[in-house]
Amino acid sequence: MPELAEVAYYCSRWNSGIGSRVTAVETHGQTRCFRDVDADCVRTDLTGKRLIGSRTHGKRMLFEFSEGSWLGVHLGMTGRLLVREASEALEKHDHLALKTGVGWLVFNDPRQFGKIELFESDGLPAEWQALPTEILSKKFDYEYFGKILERRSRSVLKSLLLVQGLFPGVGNWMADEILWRARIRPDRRASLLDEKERKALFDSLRFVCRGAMKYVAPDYTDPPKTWLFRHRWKAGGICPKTGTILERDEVGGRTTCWSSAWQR
DNA sequence: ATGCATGTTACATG
DNA sequence: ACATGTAACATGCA
Repeated sequence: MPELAEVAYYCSRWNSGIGSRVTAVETHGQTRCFRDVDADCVRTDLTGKRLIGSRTHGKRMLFEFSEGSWLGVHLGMTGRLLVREASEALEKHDHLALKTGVGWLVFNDPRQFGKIELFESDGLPAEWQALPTEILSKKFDYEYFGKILERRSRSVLKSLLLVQGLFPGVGNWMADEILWRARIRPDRRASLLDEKERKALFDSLRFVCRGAMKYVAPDYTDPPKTWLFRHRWKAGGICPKTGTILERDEVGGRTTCWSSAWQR
């Protein structure tokens, strides 16, 4: 599930806990989600701290606590954040739960590809100061985008869009959506785009990121039927532009959906 | 039962 | 340094 806007949505699920003190921490410490940090450290460190705020960057989330503690969360493939009533029992895949005045702030992840991190730092942790330029930031302009295409000219576009160090937050459905809107086939190489196509891809990239944030981030509303999103999930879907059956195949190792009459 | 999944990383190979 | 392919991770769903 979680790409750029879904991550922003899940991050906001814990907003009600901002300002609250963590009175207890429960962990399933033996799970893979704690591969980079000891669960006991997380429990010890966060107990008694106050949640101050949160932010996202691409697919990452960061929660700031009092006294210089920062909790990093990556949702992997099936992770989510939610709040449970204080009286509610925790469930099987609730790997981390922070007890606060508004209930349990829960990180749940059946497949455990997600990850918990802990930083102790006076200001923003160093790891978070070194993250790539965000797509919707002012710095991510057409010139910056062009340099990426030049540097990675031999890349297949679908794969390139999934590189988090270049396009933070873009995941499988967004990459398909971006290429579809730009009318470019997913298996094309960056170097073979003409000027018009490069511009179309840049515009589409920003449009899809903005649209995702507009529709999905506030309350998980699906994008409109005019988007590929609503048609791409299983075989037999219809292209909203052409009315013909969408193609589905593997490109760069990921399931990819495109419209052969629409994209060139 | 079989195949597939909105993610990332390590490793081998070119 | 880049690119590609594969396996691995662990579980639920159709």
